[in-house]
Amino acid sequence: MPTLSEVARHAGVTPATVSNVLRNRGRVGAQTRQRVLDAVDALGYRPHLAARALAEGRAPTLALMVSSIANPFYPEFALAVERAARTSGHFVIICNTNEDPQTGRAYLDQIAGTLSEGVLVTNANLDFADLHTTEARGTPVVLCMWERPNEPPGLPCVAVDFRLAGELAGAHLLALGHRRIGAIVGSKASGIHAARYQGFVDALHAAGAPKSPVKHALDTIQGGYDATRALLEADPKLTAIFATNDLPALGAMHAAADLGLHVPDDLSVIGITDIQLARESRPALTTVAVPTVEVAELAVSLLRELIESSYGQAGRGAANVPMRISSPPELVVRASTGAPRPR
Amino acid sequence: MPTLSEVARHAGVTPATVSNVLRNRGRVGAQTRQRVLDAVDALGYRPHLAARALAEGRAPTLALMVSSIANPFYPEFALAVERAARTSGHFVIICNTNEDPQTGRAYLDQIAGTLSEGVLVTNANLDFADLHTTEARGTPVVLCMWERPNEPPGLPCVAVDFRLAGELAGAHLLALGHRRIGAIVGSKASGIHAARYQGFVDALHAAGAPKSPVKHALDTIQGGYDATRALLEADPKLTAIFATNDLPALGAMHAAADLGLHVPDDLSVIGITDIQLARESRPALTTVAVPTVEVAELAVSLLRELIESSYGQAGRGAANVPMRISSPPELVVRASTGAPRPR
DNA sequence: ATGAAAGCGCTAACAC
DNA sequence: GTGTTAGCGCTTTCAT
Repeated sequence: MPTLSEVARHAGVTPATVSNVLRNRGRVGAQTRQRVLDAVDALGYRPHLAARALAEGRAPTLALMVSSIANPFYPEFALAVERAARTSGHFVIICNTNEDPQTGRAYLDQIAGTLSEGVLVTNANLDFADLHTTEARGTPVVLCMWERPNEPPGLPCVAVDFRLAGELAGAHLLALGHRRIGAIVGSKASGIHAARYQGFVDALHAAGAPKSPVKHALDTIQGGYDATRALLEADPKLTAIFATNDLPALGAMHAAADLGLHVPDDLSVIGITDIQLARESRPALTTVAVPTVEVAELAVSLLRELIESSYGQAGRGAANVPMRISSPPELVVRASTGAPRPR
Repeated sequence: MPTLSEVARHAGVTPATVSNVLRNRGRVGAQTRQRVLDAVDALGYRPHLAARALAEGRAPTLALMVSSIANPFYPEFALAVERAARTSGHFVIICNTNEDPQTGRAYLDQIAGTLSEGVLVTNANLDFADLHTTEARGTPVVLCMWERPNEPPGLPCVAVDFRLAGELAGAHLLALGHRRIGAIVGSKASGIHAARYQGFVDALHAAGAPKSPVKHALDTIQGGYDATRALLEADPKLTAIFATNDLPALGAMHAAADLGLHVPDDLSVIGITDIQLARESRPALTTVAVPTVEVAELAVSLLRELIESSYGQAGRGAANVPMRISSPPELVVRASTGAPRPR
């Protein structure tokens, strides 16, 4: 690979001039500029990004921490992040933690601040302490999907009102006439989906509806499948399933199919997020859509701001950690919910 | 972030010694080593990967070119690639071309050889000329999923016998007694799926079965959905659908559902690849499994070899471009195929 | 066993 | 307008 100096030599100028031409910096004569440009493509020159990163003291990449790229939400989100990042000339390194905090730490230690100049965190099961450490080392961190706008996490974040999402889902089911609703929470008891479940409970409460049976499950299709079967075994009269995420909701539909129950006539199912599969399942899944693209854009732009302001470098007021709030989630009615049919 | 020299100063040695300790290189006294190690974690030192890359002349990352991370096969594959790459200490940068050769070129130009020391290419709709260019610049390129082991592509690759996959699928359908089979090819006429289709045709031919109607479609659920409806409209007596990929096959099942056809009784459906969704769909999809993880591992190890041997740097014999062949695809019978039921 | 010095490819003051 | 110079943080001969 040809280097900057080779281009310079070829064009009969100094490296500085070439650099100036390439980055449209200092003033360069039109003539010289052309000679440089010619040399560049005569030699097929490409700037060495690592060298540039070193010299500039900043890397052209952002790290995106995800718990598992195999969960179809993350690729969708990653795509949105990538698009947003490219507008500021950033590449994205996707770091798969596999739900393992240690792997997460390893990535943070190695990539943050050296290969990437900022870190985007989804619900990747990371240690907050580790995140604070990388922040303290000078690499800004943004939480992409904070679930409780009212309880700031102490790190810069984009918050989505997931409690509202749960409430909308519950209200929809109630409005259709459901009273016996099984709930599937796709995380551990006090986990990341607690706010969504809370919203659902709030809706029931507001309507004076009876408490629902709840089952905690893995945030996967299989998890939702198992939970649904358990729920239905315990109470065969359930007419609807609320899941805190689309994947378990899809699993609920599969369970219904295997049990010979028709969705939505025998069992209504609703999820949260609106991943692409929700649109593509049969029947298509009713869900509460989260503005994924907007969240990604907010997260990237917040991160960029923090990078520019070298947030954290200087002692920032621990008090005012920035938080962006996305537009509210919205109910998307499809084919998996309907009025209950007594059985 | 503390630097190497700071650690050195802190430990009362020179940068060279610290470097030696960190990389287990030259001989260092046990005592000194300990002092250095102490300094390292007293200061929370992390090596600057970009600086290291520059000094070493090699980057610790591999680029993975994919056409769309939104297609669920790629995240699965990416995960496998990442696992394999980590074993050699490489990070993976996922580059989304969005099916656009220009975007692909942009990524190659920028990342290859500067941020990453090798390129892995899936069916990303890239210009072969561009790939040869980056190869010529000294960055090894490996095609991860070449579909025709008998026709080497002129670039290092991992080949999968996709013709066989198509044949297995066709044979399975024929063995069940199907004769009127619609085929969906998830690419353009002479595109990447041609070998799969050829295998299917071979199977029909070998069995003396009549020719099948074919429809070319987008390699998506929707594409398969539309194609199936068109196919069934043209010939309502079709008893089975063969799709060259799982996604369109899934779409075929949805189309059947919407048409009130029961799968597999009224319509059998088979795909190729065995993505996770195939297992998780209802009914579960019969498919021909491609050894994804093995392919990823082969591709990464081949790429590593090329990197080590600085393949391409020196004029290599254009004749012997390396090719690895994966183990053959295998039929996985699930619930979406069965004997035809006359309608 | 440790240190001194040069250099990876690029950028950024500043001087001419 | 263009060149000079110094360095980004690290690795790596080569001395000592």
